[in-house]
Amino acid sequence: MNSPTASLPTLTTDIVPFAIRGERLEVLLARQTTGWGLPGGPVGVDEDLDAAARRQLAEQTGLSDVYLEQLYTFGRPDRNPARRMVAVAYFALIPIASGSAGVPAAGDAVRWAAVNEPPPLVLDHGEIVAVARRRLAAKLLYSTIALQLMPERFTLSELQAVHEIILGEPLDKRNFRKRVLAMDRIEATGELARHGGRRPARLYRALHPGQVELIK
Amino acid sequence: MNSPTASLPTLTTDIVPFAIRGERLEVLLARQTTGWGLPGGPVGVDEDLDAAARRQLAEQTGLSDVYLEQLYTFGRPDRNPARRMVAVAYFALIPIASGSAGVPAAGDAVRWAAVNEPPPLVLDHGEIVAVARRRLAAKLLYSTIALQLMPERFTLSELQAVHEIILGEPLDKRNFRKRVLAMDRIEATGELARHGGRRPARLYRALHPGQVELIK
DNA sequence: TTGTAATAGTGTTCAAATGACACTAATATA
DNA sequence: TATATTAGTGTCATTTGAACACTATTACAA
Repeated sequence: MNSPTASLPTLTTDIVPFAIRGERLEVLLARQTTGWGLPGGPVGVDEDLDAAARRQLAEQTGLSDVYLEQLYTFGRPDRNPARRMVAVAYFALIPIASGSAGVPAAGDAVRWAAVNEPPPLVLDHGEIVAVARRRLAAKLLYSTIALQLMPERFTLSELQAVHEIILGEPLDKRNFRKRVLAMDRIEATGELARHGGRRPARLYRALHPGQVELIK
Repeated sequence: MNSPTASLPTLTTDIVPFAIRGERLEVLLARQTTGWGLPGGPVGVDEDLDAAARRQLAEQTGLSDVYLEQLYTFGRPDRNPARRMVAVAYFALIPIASGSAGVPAAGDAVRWAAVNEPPPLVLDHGEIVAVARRRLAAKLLYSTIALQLMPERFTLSELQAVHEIILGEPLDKRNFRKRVLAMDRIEATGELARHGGRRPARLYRALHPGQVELIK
């Protein structure tokens, strides 16, 4: 085994914070000296990677207690021309209208951007967002990950809309309902959602809120 | 964004080199000062991560030109009590009886170990092997990754045995053949394998040897 | 009060994919 | 020439997935 080299790459985390806003999948960006990019930054010498991602997301966006999953580690030497940086990328899922604001009032240090028409991002952050988006879409098909984007109580129509937005295609209402109910991972609360619409919809909640489970 | 801290974690790669040997899935281990562990070591300051993994695998085991895939990045601060190390883990797939030896004659610096009855490994390398094994088994079901473990020409019975060993369960011969042929990723060469057995088997080869393709 | 607009909710039918299952073929060796 | 061993093949039943249209409940407007 080699002995460690004297000089080391800088290790960072970058977080792709996803949320459904309006009818779109959006990412929360953080202002950086050279433009807009993903929240993130250097990992402390004795800091756990997951903890570093959580800390940076909280510090830079105010978001905490969200679902976080390691995505991939990006380490091309030329990904940052200024200095060698290796980034352990994560994605975060933020529930719709989570808690009070859903979006922290971090002034003009952060902004949301649609994933479909992304602004130019610093370094390779555009690529990281693209990889995260593919992973999210793939996991929709065989896990309960979409529930991490939902509020505590939600209707089946809302859940279907989330799937449709991420997959980018319409889904059949009856087949969708059959499928998610057969999973047996959500239950009706008995309450009805009477938002301005017409017929009120039943509200559901996740049976195992924190967990993402694989299906079948 | 934070400014980089003065002190940095050491960044390494660890590689899980898988091969089918005999009737078992095995891992190639490298001798280290404190015991047996995975091949790997520090990433050079300007070295690409994939390149570092390839280099270390070659240096420590003699293996080159193998399939390599990034697995996960392990960064718990206590994973190495001696010093903070973050490891970008990869797994490698080594074809059965590849080229001349299949196993490099790196003296007693390396050894094979069965994945099912693994010896104690240094640090968290046992956990890394377990994660790699799960990923490999999962990918068998929806990709052509098993072909990376096969020699250039192989019989369908051999390919089926590889699947059975990794999945740990017997497969139906007719259904298996139907499935892999329907994938349309291998072709019969027209040759026959007449190894000591009885009836000779047709030899197949991969249509796109280097590539791992997702199925369906 | 009645009508209308809007979203919620519900089953069946057909096609495709999957999974179970048993015998014949070709060779080496005794 | 008989036997042992592995290679190779097809069908049927079940399950799964995809297509498809109408009724129910409410808010609001006429």
